[in-house]
Amino acid sequence: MSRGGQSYFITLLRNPSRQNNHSNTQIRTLTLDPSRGGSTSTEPTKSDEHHHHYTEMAKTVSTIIRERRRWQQTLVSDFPSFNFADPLFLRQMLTLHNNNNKSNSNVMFSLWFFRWLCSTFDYKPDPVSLNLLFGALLDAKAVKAAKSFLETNGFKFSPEAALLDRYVKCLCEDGLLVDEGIRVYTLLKESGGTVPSVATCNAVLLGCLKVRKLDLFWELHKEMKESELDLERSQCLIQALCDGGEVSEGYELLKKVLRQGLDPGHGVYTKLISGFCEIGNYACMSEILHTMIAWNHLPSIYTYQEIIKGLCKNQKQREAFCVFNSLKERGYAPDRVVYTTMIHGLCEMGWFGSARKLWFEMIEKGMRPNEFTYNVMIHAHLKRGEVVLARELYGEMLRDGFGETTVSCNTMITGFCSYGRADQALEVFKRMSETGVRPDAITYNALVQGFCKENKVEKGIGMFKELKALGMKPSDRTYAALRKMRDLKMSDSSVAASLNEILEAV
DNA sequence: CTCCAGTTCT
Repeated sequence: MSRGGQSYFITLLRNPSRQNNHSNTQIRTLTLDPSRGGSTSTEPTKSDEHHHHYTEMAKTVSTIIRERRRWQQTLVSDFPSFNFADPLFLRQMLTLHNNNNKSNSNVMFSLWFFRWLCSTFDYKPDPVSLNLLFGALLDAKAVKAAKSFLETNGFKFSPEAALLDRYVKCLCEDGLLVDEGIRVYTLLKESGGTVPSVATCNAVLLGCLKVRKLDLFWELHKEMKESELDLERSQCLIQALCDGGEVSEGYELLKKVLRQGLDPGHGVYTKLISGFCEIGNYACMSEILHTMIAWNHLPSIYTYQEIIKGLCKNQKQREAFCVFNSLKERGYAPDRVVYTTMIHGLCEMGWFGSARKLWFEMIEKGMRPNEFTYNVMIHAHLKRGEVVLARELYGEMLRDGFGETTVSCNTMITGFCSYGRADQALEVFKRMSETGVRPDAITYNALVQGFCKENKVEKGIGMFKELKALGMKPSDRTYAALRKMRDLKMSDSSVAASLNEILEAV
């Protein structure tokens, strides 16, 4: 961990040309931790005055950057003799912005200032400044900026090991940058020398779960052997076990953690409850519900949402509806997601009246249906053969500001196809390419089946070819529909031949 | 403190 820090001392001492007349101060106050930066001098010296001057100047510069649109010109014209390129001054800027880091916009001022230095002056950033700025970006959780900073400065700059460790952690926590986090983690590990911190390891593991790479999770976990099971690690492990369908193993781990007097937190209980509910083990579900209450975690609306979802999945919509209703009686306020889940469950069960009642109830309570809710209702209308009502609701959804999506188009297309209106479905399909909504395998499979059902073989074959050309997978039902077509069209030899060609290529 | 979840079909 200390390798990086030491090497900067060495670099600095070896390259006197890099240093200016403040070299004494620079080495004396050399610290890579920005929170401690800048104020380590103890004896009052001449450089302290300098220091004070820089503090004031940094404030002024920040204000100018914040308030002036053409701040670069302002700085040059207002302070023609000031040496902005002094590394100590940049460090002062960073210290200032770190002290009042209410948002990451402050550290962005430093970054802009830094970029301006690089492009305007013959400024060669020193490793200390680069590390400080990189660390400040991480502090401000500006991971994206940190990433591009590293990429643009990567050739002159290899961050200190502790910073890279934090960088990996931040990347993995971002959600969109998990893959990059795992990549850098692997690089670090392979380069040897540094042992990632426990917190970073846990962030990497959580990242694997976020991007649903369970195999990688277990592979990496095998290498991270810690003697003790810390709380975060147990949270990761239980979640991984649940995600992999090993809910009971997850429960065993929970019990073990609880015996050690540790409480893994609300989310872990909910995850296990959700898992048990999904496999229909309601005894364990309610056991955990009691356990979490005993540990002072009141089940949240999200906990109940998972229970309702699990019950509906297992065709226990009645029980789900009971849970839903008792929730309301007990003073919980189901949110839009819970309403959507429940409406969906009721529609699946054929209780359309109750579903409709909930639809209006949620609107009455001030929750606007969103694309999910609309889609559930539109789908239900189509299943009941109420094509006109479905179209009306579809229009209402669009007027409400929810644009068409692959899912909403698929709902309409599958609906039209199942009622012998494949040509109407095709209109929706054509509109998709105009509006840039991407069709997927569900879209094409529905259309092929729809055309086959109406004996429109050519159109069906055309859709099938398009599906294959896009590298998508035809479903079993699609093949069945095509086979049925072939058997019907035996007399028409050319059509039968082209169908045979398709079916034999499997 | 904030984030997360729910929809098409197999």
